[in-house]
Amino acid sequence: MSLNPDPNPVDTLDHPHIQEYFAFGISVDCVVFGYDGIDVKVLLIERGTDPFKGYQAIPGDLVHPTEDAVTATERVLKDLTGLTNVYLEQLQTFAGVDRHPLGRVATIAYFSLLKIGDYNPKPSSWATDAQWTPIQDLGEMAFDHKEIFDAALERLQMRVRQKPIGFELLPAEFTLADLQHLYETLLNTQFDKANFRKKILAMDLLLAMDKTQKAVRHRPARLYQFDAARYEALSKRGFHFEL
Amino acid sequence: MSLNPDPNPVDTLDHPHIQEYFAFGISVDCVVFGYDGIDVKVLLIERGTDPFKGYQAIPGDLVHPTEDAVTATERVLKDLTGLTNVYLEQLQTFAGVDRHPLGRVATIAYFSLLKIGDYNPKPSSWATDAQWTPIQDLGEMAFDHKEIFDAALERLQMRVRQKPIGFELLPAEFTLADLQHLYETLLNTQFDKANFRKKILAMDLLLAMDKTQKAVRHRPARLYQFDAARYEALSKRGFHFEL
DNA sequence: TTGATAAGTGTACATTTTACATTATCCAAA
DNA sequence: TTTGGATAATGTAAAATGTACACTTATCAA
Repeated sequence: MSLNPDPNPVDTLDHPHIQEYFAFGISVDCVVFGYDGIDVKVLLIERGTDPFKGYQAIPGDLVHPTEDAVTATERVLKDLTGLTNVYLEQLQTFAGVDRHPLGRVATIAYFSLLKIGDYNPKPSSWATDAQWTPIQDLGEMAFDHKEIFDAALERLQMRVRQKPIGFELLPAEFTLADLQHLYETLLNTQFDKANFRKKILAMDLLLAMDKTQKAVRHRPARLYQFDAARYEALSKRGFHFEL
Repeated sequence: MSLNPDPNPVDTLDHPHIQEYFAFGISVDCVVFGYDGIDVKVLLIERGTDPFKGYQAIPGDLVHPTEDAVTATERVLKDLTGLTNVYLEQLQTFAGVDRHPLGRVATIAYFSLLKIGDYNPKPSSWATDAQWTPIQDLGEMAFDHKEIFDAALERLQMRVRQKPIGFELLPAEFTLADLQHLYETLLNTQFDKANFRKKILAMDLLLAMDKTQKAVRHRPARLYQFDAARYEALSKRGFHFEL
């Protein structure tokens, strides 16, 4: 026995109890990743009210009636960090019946990468509670947010191998050692220095600066920038980044 | 000026106009792929009513208040094909403000792979209109369904290289030439027969049957089965399928 | 018996990956 | 000015993998 005697309610919206089908809230949640040169971190809110008071939560909000999901996520990010042009990718939608104790809310999860130095908490909003948390030591998380986080991390680890998005987490100028350490931390592996460097440079995606590190007590490393325009051009010719 | 004076409506649901935030419908749409030995096909509905009467549409339905998204999708698939255990993967959620002319409906898109021989249209439902359509010659599609289809095909092409899900589209027993032709069709490429066969067999994912093709006018090829249990075991040891 | 057809195998060559050794450059301290 | 510590940066040989293509095998049908 189906709850749905109408053969095709989504098309015509003329089901006798159609209003019951339009009682959903839709939220967006955004897992924001950063990297400080040592750890991969995630930006989390400590909840100040029930339900889940004191638990860590992924920043998010209900989608407004007049905005689409990406717009809502960008709004959340702007309110949270002051930033507008950050890497954003839709992750997965979580629509379990009981995932929110106070109503039927489906959440469209995103993840975002930003340069941790650009982070600029907005003191006038709930973002004051936002904390960069190393991904190894998360506390208990509200709702199904642990599940969302796990999915985001897994997706990030996968994506970072096949698209040159690691650079979104680094300062504009970085050394090859910085880049290698980021990948090693993110993917929980070790790379041979010589081979890593050959592989990356062979892709021809980096712009060598005429600068080096300062204030190090050893031979200073050359600084590089990611050449986004070059990546665009190569992509059109069938190039695809790997590892 | 924000529509949202409450700092955190999704958490507490105590916004003064909260009911406006709970006026969404959520649907699921499922792009169903099949393969008949020649073409990759997709199962589409021809719409009998406005809006978009006469256009092709991806099968879907509104999510009921008491079911989650996967359950809704499995229900749609069951109604459509009679099948219950098919490969199903969440694709992406489309939540544009104006994507549905009759109301604010966000759709969670899935894609599904099934053995075309198992397809068994249910004559008592709207599935009677369902048609296997070769993916090269789609007609005009309703709503934003073309966009959804394109995303599904792209995802399928990507996924089929890194997970052994091509077998979901083949009969339980198949020849290596069948498998090669499937991949060539799906990915729009050509493989060297000898190398393809070496690569696949080296993965040790196929069970060689003591059977061969019948009724062919040349040397009959050996039949194989996909060994799902073996794949499980290998996966746990870090193996990962590629191409 | 033979030819057509596709199944299935072998191999040499090119390319990429891997492991590890070596050289280069800067700073700081002697 | 020299030397040692540290990491940057490069070189190379062996191993592994990918590629191209020729060759052999099995079945059917004429």
